[in-house]
Amino acid sequence: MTGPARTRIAPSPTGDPHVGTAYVALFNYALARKTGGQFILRIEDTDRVRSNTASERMIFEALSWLGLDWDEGPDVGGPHGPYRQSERQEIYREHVELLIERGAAYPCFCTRERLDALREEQRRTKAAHLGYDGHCRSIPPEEAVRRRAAGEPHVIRLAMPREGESVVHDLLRGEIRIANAQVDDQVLLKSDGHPTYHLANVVDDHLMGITHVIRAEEWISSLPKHARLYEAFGWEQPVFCHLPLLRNADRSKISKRKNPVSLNWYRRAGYLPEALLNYLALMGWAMPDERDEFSVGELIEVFDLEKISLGGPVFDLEKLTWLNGRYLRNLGTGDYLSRLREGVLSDAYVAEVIPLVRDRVDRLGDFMEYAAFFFTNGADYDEAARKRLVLKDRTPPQSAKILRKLLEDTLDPLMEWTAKSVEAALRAHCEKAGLSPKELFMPVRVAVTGRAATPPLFETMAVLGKEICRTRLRSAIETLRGMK
RNA sequence: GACCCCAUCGUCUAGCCAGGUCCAGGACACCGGCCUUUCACGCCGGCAACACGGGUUCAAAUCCCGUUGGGGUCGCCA
Repeated sequence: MTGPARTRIAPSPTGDPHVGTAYVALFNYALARKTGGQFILRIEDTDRVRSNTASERMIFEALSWLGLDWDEGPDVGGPHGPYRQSERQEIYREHVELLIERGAAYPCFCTRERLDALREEQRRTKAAHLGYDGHCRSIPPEEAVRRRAAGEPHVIRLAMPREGESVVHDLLRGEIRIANAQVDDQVLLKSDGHPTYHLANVVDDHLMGITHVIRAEEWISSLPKHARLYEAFGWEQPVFCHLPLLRNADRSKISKRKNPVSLNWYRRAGYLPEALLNYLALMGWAMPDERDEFSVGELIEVFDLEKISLGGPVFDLEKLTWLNGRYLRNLGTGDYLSRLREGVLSDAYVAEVIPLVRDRVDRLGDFMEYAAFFFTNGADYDEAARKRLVLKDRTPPQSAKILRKLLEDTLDPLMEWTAKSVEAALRAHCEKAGLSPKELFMPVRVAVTGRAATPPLFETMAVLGKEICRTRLRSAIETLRGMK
């Protein structure tokens, strides 16, 4: 019934490629393929301090690994480029001026201090709705022009109507009505000249001819802002479709504290891309014949966006693992071998392990035994290892806390994962946390390998990779918590 | 707190839009059995849900309202 749909996945390259990105990408991909349209990859790197190219590269790799190939994107180009928002600054600037002319946006000169104080005050007095108070909206236009010309730092805000309500339509939920008074004057253009999501997303979706905006549920509350922008520009709205959020077992939105969320981890741990995709599709989609196992191709054949269910699905690693096992068992020995050799048993990987192991092993037959922890997913800690997980003069809970800080403050944000960068990060962390390398490094070694005698720590961590290190650190932390 | 979204087995879901065929079907997990030198796979069987209260109707898991519960948003992050 629908014509060719142009859909997009628009990830922000600010961290490890996320399983939620794959989930949303899958349904965007399915609709585009089902309707004979296009699926576009757009990089939303307008947060200049957090965006990084390592993260962008990992997004490309992860989506390619999954086989969600895009028709237009930063790497392959296309008729509506550039597909990297940081390269579209001029476009946003022009559009924002248009909005100012039309009275739909205005410059705001409020300082961060004033904004912080305002927020603080609103929180303290438990104001009914939080948000910008419209202070700069009353500045006379001539004065605003003069101050901008004088180079006074400012942002551009959306002039949201204060009365009435916005009625927006969601494909799955129908009409959504939100009082305009609930919506504050969002920043559209930051003081560094880069747009925020709200502006960039509306402008790009329009310019790129996106027909269906399929994204996560967390965007529903900013729908009025987006609707207002389409209206102010005089553009027709795309179809909006908000997918439910993937959840942790406790039903909160999926997070790395409670679930593996990096696509790199699934790849490294030996999940097959077709199994992951199949499982992700099960989160909201059911085949007409209710079968659990199907390919993306089979999904596309019968796909219907409107049949997605809305309850926030709990991501169940156990069921994914079962599904993955089914896929694995269906592989012939030859295919199985190639999968192994694309992954943990690739020549490249084994070649990285050899230099770390060769001095420590005298017979090839002893290689696997010594190097076993390079080839397994988890780590288990025997009695001796458990003891060495504890830092000198600390209790197990204290040690758990220290390792957790290391993981969350230092290792998680580390995008470049090499022996050098890991060493630098670890040493810097010691400095910051007031710990000596000597007291911290042994527990870390045991946490990531399960053993006290290993090749040099940084090289070992580099070869193991971030994903394995982080999951083992997490299980070490859990182990320590259980020791009390 | 305000606003918005959601609500079928512990979990993923079918059924709901077009009310009766649903004392609710499938899958994961769990339990039992079969197969088997072991384990696993596989097969068979079992346990287990329409959140609650009103209303509409001859009839409600399905429609309406309320309550409760869960989630999201309230950033010069996306």
